[in-house]
Amino acid sequence: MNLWTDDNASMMEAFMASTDVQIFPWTPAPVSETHVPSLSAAAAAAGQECFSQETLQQRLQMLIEGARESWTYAIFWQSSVDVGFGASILGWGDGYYKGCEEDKRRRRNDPSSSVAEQEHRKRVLRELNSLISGAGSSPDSLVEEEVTDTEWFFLVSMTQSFVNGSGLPGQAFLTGAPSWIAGRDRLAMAPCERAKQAQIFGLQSMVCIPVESGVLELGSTELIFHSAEMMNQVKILFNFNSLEAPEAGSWLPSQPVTPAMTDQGDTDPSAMWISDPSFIEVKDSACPADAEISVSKPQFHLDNPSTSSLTENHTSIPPQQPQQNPQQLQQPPSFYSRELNISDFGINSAAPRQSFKLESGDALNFGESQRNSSPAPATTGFLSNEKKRKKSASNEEGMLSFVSAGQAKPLATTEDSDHSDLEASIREVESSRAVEPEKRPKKRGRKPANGREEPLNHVEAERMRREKLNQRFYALRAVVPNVSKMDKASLLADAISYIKELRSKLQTLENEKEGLVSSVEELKKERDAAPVRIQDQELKMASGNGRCIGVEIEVKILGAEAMIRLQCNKRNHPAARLMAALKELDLELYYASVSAVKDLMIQQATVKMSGRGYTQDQLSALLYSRVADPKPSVG
Amino acid sequence: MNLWTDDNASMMEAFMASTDVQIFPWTPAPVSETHVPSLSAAAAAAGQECFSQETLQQRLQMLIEGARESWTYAIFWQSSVDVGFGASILGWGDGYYKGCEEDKRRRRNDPSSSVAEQEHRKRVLRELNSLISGAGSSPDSLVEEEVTDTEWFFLVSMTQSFVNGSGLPGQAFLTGAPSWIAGRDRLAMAPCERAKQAQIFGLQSMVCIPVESGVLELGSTELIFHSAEMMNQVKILFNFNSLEAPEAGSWLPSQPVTPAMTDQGDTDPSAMWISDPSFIEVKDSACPADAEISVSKPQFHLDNPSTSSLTENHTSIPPQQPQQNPQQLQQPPSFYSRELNISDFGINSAAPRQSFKLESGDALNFGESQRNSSPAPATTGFLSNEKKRKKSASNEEGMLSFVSAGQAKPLATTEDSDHSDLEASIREVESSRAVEPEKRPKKRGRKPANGREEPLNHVEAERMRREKLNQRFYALRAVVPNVSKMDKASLLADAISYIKELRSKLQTLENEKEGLVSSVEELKKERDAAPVRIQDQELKMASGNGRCIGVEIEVKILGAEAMIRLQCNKRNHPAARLMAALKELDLELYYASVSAVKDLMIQQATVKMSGRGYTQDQLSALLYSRVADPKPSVG
DNA sequence: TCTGACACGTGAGTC
DNA sequence: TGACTCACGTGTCAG
Repeated sequence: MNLWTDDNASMMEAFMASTDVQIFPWTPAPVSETHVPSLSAAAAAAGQECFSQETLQQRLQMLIEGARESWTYAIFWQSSVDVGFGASILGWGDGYYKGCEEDKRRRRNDPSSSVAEQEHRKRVLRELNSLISGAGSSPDSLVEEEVTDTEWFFLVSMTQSFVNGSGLPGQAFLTGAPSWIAGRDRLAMAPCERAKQAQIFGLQSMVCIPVESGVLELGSTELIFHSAEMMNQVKILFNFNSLEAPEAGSWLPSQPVTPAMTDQGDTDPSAMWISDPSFIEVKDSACPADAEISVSKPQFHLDNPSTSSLTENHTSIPPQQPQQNPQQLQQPPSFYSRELNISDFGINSAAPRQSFKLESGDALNFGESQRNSSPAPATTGFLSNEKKRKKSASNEEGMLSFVSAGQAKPLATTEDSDHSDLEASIREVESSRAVEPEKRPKKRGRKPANGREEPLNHVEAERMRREKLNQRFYALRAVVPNVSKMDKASLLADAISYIKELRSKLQTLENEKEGLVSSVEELKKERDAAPVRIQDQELKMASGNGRCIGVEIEVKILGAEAMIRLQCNKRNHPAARLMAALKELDLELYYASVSAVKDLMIQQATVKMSGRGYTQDQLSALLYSRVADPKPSVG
Repeated sequence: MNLWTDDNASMMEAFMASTDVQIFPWTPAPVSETHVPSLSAAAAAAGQECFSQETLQQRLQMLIEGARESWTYAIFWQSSVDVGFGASILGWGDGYYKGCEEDKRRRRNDPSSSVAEQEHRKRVLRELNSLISGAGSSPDSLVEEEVTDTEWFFLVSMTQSFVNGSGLPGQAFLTGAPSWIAGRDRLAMAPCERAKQAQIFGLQSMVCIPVESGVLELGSTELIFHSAEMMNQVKILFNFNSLEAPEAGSWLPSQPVTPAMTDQGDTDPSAMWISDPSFIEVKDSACPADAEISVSKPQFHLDNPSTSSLTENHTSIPPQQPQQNPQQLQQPPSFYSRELNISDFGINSAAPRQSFKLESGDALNFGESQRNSSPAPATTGFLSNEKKRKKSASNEEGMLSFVSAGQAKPLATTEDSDHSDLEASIREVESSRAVEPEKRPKKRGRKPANGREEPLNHVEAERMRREKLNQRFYALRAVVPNVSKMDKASLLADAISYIKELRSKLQTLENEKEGLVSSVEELKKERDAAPVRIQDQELKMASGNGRCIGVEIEVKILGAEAMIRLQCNKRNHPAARLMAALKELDLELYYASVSAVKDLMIQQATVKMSGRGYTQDQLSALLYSRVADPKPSVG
């Protein structure tokens, strides 16, 4: 896995080389002896900087607005806990949103979220903050101390995703190969839980593009095929030195270990995702049946043992047997307390290892305070928590979940022991093909105390359906501004009124546009053959005006006829103006003569007032206002 | 209730006077001995015509589009089964839509919708058709024979609403007083089930305006206060003779019995709804507790005894005790087979009664064929059908329901007998205050075989919530075009993409508008100081053109100077055109003379080509294209 | 204590 | 047949 030999990859290298860094799965109760990986510290030590929140937001905005395609969300996975998000966030924004709400509700009266636990969290978050903001915690640090479970999960799972390579973003980061998956089927087939989830929740396209400072993930509910233009855009926007020195070719590690991956980002989208062989190997060995199951029963994915394998495989694999990972699920204590040593990643690295210390001084420890405060061991929180099972599972995947995250509710419910059995049977089913043969006498686990066994799938499917629907709700919530209440019905109502508002705005704009177009056309016509009407109020207006220097008008009216003499500078075609004025005033021309001598022009005309009669002053004023040079020569 | 003394009301009078007309509640299985009221027949006999479907649609469109306010739906309750609907329908359109879908589903494999029943329906509908289209059924009649349950319900409940005065539309029709209810609380407090439902389903405003030919009902999710302008608009748009003879004052019955109502349509919106005292009396006597309950427990409304009272009260009340109407709920057979005699309405009428015969010859009978074909009596279809209870109830109200209509599914499920008990207990609870003392030994009915009794209300409330949510879904479906699939998730997805589409369109339009605005400004500037460029292609274009009769141009070029002679008709100020052309072509004028003799005008000019040089032909062509009369005098 | 909101499991219907 | 949608009753949580 020697992928990071050039400078661009040194940050990750450094990170992987740091033995301080350990992986920890997301669990309701923090586990012991796990450390927050100090990516930004590593990055800083390697001479890299991270994008600031604003920079990220700005660039994501630029990217999405500039894209011809319509992306549903954009996330930049930066190699720190600093996370930016773009203009239109669906996946994360909603899960985040929803999760936060759920967190708030839960934490308000969940006895298990004890004071000690919260204290512990605060401490960890302070550390995170100090990591994010460099040395020492700045007052305006990104991560609030009163962080919700969702944020907590997010902070943790993010870094995890990079480290263990689960999900496309992490894998893209590890391999340096961009992946572009277009089409629901492809998403479903992708060897990536995240992609499968994306498919389940209605996305059709998912893209992960590694750049030097992180991974850009784009998702869309529409079918968007590979676009070199977009890749280029990303390349330009998400390199640090791109604005200073927009170096075209430096955005991918120059010598990836697996050459097959190097150009796949620019080839056929169908072949876009090719996993690192070694990675796949580990994955497959962990759960060889995964792929088949996932095709026939996609709803199993969320609970799939492969999930757990993702958190474990890349760590101290040699001393354990990777093939028996699912067994680990049956032995939660060891699973959760395992320390996952990232340094194994760097084994094949040709780059020199570097080790880092956290700026805050010491590694972050979960658990010491937690062990005391938590009413039950973390393991119980996992397997006995039937109702939140799926969501916990998705969290365990160690990646940013499409479903609402942060469903912690750790150890509250120990009732419904029969349901626990049910639960166990489900797990049995899921892991039956890989291991645990002694617990599989029946074909599909025992019945749910009711009757037949088919409701098992039914329940699962229904869960999925609900989740999907909720996801859509969150998506809707994301696109509708000013959602007054959290309530679904109100959301719908707001969406409806928003649509109506948009439509009426559109209508208004269209009308305006129409008016403008017609006025433009009129103006153009007018410009071609400038006919202007005479307004009566102009009469009064014009008669009050003072005279310009250099323009002399003399009008003599004799009955219905008038003699006009005009003397002015010959610039700007005063003859045309006089004639236009005569036309405008509907004065029929009998005779006219124009003579230019040097700069002076003298015009003389005899006209008949066929329409209406003017007084001499009126006619003079009207002519003056029309003839007077709009840009007087002297002033 | 003598409200209909003038010609405008004669139609209703006639209808009410017709003893043939009977009220029938909407039930899953058609009931016996009920007749379809022939409103259009009565109207035709009284010399009135009904709006045609297209007319209605067109006028509703005009009304809604012309309104400054944003109405969520518009329904015109016409005094026939002919129904029009407007631009933006929420309440009915969706219920209709949904109902049709449900109907289709149900009828496809519901054994209870037997062939005989369908045959019977077809017969009834043929009769309806013949009533609608006057005498004899026209081939393009409005009501399809393959009518769905929803349409069926609609046809029936509509007329019913007018007759029994339930709901604002019917009451408005009966009393002739418009009602304008703005505000959720007011809707909830209104003595009208329909308004309450409207409130529950998120509407904030509801308006019923009687006009001579029916009642216009408007509803909005927004808060819209009384607008005299709108009332006027309705007044103008929905009178038959309004287009021929827009008589301002003739749209309301001239002598309503209760003078208090006459002007309430134009006064304070808060006092807009004042019921006919006699009507209220009947209502109150039927369910005196209704109002109180409705405030504290709005979810009771749907099952409320008042519901049934609405279908019954105005009929042959004297022989029965109105106060015991809820008992009727316990005696469904009598409830359903009761014949409600509309003629009682006309008792106090000062106008001469008229009686009509249906053009189709005989009254429409429900039930004869039905009794045989239906596997169970109609009464069973009501009380034993627990699951659809609420919807049936809302249908019983005899008004256009806000909830999805047409939930027929008559007698299919007789399982879940314990649930029937539960159901009965619910009914007990609901009617406990009024009657049925022998069935009330316990405080709140017996437990639902589970444990406590509180889930009773809970169930009800949950039902309401679901219904509300669904209503929003339907509303959303109504505003989102091209909803691909019926499925909720897809609907949400479509809505989301629609919103995005709208937004992008808006953005595009805004950009375009901006561009147009700037171009307009530029053009205006250009017009003011008209420096026009000469287009090269115009040169070629113009040089190839033929000459108009009556225009002669002679150009002689001598070095940088040119002599121009132009001879043409003097109409339309050719001098102005020539001078403008000289200006446009940037030819500096040395000398010019214009002389008009009779219709001919001769112009002579000497110019200097300061900018660029033209050949004689070129200059001639350019001048010609500019000078030639846009409307040539001869041709 | 009671009242909305939500998710869940479940039965049932549809394609 | 199975995949999928839906509505319902219920438990639970928040205010």
